[in-house]
Amino acid sequence: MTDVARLAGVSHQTVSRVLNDHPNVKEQTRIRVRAAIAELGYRPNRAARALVTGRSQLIGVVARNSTLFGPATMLSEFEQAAADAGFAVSVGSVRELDRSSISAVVDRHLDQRVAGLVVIANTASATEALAEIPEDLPVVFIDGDPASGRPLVTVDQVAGARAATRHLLDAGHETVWHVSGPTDWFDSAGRIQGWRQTLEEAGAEVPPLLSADWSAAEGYRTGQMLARMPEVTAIFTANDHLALGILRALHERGRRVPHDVSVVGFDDVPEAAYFIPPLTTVRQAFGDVARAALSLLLGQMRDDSGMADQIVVPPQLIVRESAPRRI
Amino acid sequence: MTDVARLAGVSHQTVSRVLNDHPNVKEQTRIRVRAAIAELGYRPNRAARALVTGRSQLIGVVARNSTLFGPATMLSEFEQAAADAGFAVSVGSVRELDRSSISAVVDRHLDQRVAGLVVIANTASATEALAEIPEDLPVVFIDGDPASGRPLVTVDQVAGARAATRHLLDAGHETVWHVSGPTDWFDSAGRIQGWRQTLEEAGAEVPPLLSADWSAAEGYRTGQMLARMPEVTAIFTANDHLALGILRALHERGRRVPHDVSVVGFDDVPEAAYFIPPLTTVRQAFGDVARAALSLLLGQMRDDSGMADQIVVPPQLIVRESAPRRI
DNA sequence: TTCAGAAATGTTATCGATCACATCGGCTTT
DNA sequence: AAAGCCGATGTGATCGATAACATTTCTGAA
Repeated sequence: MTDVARLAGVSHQTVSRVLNDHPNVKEQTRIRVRAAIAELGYRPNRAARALVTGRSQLIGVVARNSTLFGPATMLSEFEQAAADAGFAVSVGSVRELDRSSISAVVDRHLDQRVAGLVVIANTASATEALAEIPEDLPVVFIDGDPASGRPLVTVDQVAGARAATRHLLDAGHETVWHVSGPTDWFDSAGRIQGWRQTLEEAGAEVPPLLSADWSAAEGYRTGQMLARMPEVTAIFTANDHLALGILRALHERGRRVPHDVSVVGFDDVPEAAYFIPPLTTVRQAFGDVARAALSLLLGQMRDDSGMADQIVVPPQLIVRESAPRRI
Repeated sequence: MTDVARLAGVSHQTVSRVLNDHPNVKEQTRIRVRAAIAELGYRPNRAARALVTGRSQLIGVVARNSTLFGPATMLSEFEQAAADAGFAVSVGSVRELDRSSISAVVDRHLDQRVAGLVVIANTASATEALAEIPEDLPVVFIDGDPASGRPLVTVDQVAGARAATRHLLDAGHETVWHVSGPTDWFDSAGRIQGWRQTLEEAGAEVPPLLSADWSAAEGYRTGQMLARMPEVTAIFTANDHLALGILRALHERGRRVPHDVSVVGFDDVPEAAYFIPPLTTVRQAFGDVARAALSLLLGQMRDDSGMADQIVVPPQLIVRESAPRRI
């Protein structure tokens, strides 16, 4: 930095001002400094900046160690958005979203003096751990508890589930069975709620809730049971992998999709269009969620208090053969 | 830190020594300092340390922005391994692995003064960009060019492809068709090589190579073509998603799997066991790769020159119904 | 013309750690 | 008993940026 200052014939402070886009720098000086920076290939030392400002150009993400489509996509999209805004992203995965693991990861991030934190908090246990986070650190939750009052971005799970259930009822089914994800996930809870509400509003009978983890394996096991029940003609599953397992179970038992049973998934993984048959599902705009989360975070950093602090992204029903409009 | 020093009745330097496990500290002093640290809840400022040492406790990862199963899993596993070793991981995704994008990401990481770099370099274009990386920065490639001479960890793609092809030949097929991934990927190249070698060694005819991207969509398109060719009885695809698309195309054309056509995939995604029919595939131990990469990196940081610098992880054939041992 | 006030720039202190070197006992060696 | 050395600890400089304040230069109104 001193070298740059010398070459441009100014003080190091002026260089710092140019770097930080301070208003009070003459245009001509600014240009001279920029030229010197370019000529010397100078790049500011972020550690030094972090030391004095107490804040780095780093955003910490707390996420469950997971290769599930949703969380993985979210992370990737967020990283991209952050990079475009000039921030690096430090990932801290935890095996479980319990309080002590989260606390450990948050501590690691605080050590790094992250400028903000994004918590992908798909279960209630994650919300409890927010006590660990200092008040003055910008935080955004993705997928957390809307009731927490903290800044939060989610996909509207209830609306997605309603659209899926509605679609099946409209197609002529008397009722719709639901295979949910783990019940401690907010996503699952929202989807269950949307499903139940829609059935109740339509005056349809609400079948018993079947819950599973998110895997194709459990979808298959649940599917084996459902396949033996002739009264089951419409199934809404909480994600596409569950649907895959169910499709296979139905296939093995000779129940044709969609002729005998219609199936709707959730997520729209890239492969969903190539399931047998192609899967009707609910697409979540993870990219939009990631960008919204980033903008909330940047808003907090700027202390932009007029900003909305909860953003809900609408999902979209994608109709394919596994559940056509009319049976 | 000054507070800790005062409370423990020593100088700040001694506190620093305790923190860094210097040998020349009396046991008794060490205990006193540790107690003071615990009492005050003191945590060292990493930015300050990074400033003076010129190196942070941060490992940079350069990866293509991707939700492909392989890269996503690799990233997640690596993050976990690094966290266990006390390192944070900063992810830098690029949309394309071309030289200028990589260079930009590497620059961002250098700004952060990362202690080491992991490049998930699945295409040749990534290897070219290594010129951007300073000589003295520890670097490990995952999936790069084995001929580069740089420290590198890969799954043995050739062996995996050989096992898959061999399996199909042993089951009685005259030859095996291959749908590869993009040919500029090292993974693809290795799989093609293993496939071709095995056929040649067995004296089998080598059918024309079909190449695709990694998606189920292209698998489907390729599958529609293959399904019309009665001489095709065995297909080895470069990943499981391609296989999924092919399974669907075969299904639509009424060609039964494995009765008419056997299919083998690659990756063993968690859903592979629930495809229709369950997919025979080659499992890659991503966790092992990630841990190996980390240990190579830590070795370089310690300047442990006696260390092996290329590690090849063997894959494993998982036999399921889509390609049983005997047809 | 003068002078207040703003704009542009410079000077020095500071963040919190490590590094290099200085100091001080105690122990071995002759 | 003196010299020499080593282990334990302390002192002050340093990394590279920004913050706070000081100073100079410019602008426009009285």
